[in-house]
Amino acid sequence: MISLNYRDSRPIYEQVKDGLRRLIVSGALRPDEKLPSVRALATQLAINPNTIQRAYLELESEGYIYSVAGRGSFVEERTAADKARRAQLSEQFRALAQELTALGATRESLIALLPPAGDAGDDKKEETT
Amino acid sequence: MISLNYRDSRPIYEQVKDGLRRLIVSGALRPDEKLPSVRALATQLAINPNTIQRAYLELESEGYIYSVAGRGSFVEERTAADKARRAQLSEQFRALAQELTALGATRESLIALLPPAGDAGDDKKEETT
DNA sequence: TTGAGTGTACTAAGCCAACTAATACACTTA
DNA sequence: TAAGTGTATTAGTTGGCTTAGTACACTCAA
Repeated sequence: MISLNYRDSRPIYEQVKDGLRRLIVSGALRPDEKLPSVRALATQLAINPNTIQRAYLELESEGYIYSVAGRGSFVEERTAADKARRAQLSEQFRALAQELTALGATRESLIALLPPAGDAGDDKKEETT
Repeated sequence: MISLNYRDSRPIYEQVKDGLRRLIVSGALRPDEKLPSVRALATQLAINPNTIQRAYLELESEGYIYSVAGRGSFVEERTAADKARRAQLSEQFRALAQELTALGATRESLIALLPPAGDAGDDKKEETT
């Protein structure tokens, strides 16, 4: 389900977060689907349950999952998380574009770096940020 | 010349780096202009010379300044540094655009986030990355 | 030539935040 | 009730940052 890379300098809980987020965004994990329990995933990855808990906590605060004490953790409906993350990434995107422009990059050269038009994510209808 | 913010969680050497880089990119420091010596700047900011040295070392490795033993450190011609940084930022830009697209952002919505066309940086003729 | 000022290199130590671990508690459900 | 779950608290470890001290080689003006 998720693989850890101990050579990676990034903390384990972030690798877990990214792995789960990827599975969620890609649709491999469906909304309301049950995630592995904190202890189960910890055992599988041979790390401490608290590390998993931290990943789950942050994913919850970012709107990707929701947790119920005694029951488990589940995938959140995507709309909320997507909107929040898109807003965050859009701001980064804007700042990056501004700096590149200040460094002399042309508008056309930036547009050339954008992904081709045809291949949107999966489903969902488009909305402008 | 540079101000430190101890509330900022970023390390001091990075604040020094960013401050100098800003002065260089903005043109406040001209190419071949002499930077304050490691010891002088350390005294002025009331920090250890090694911290300044680290900032200078990294700025040099990134192409913003060059140092000559016995003489001092000087502002590098901008072209080299700009190209290196543009390459680095362009990759970030590309990855960011890709993730935003996966989240459902349209190509048009990303283009709308780019700075308006008219106002390039300062001088220098345009080159495509 | 000499001395002051410069960059550079190295080692050691302290500090602190981030990370991980261990344990205990509270909740849900069969 | 018992097993499985999320949650909270505390403690230990680690690595990055910073400082300190020392030393060396170079440049340049007096």
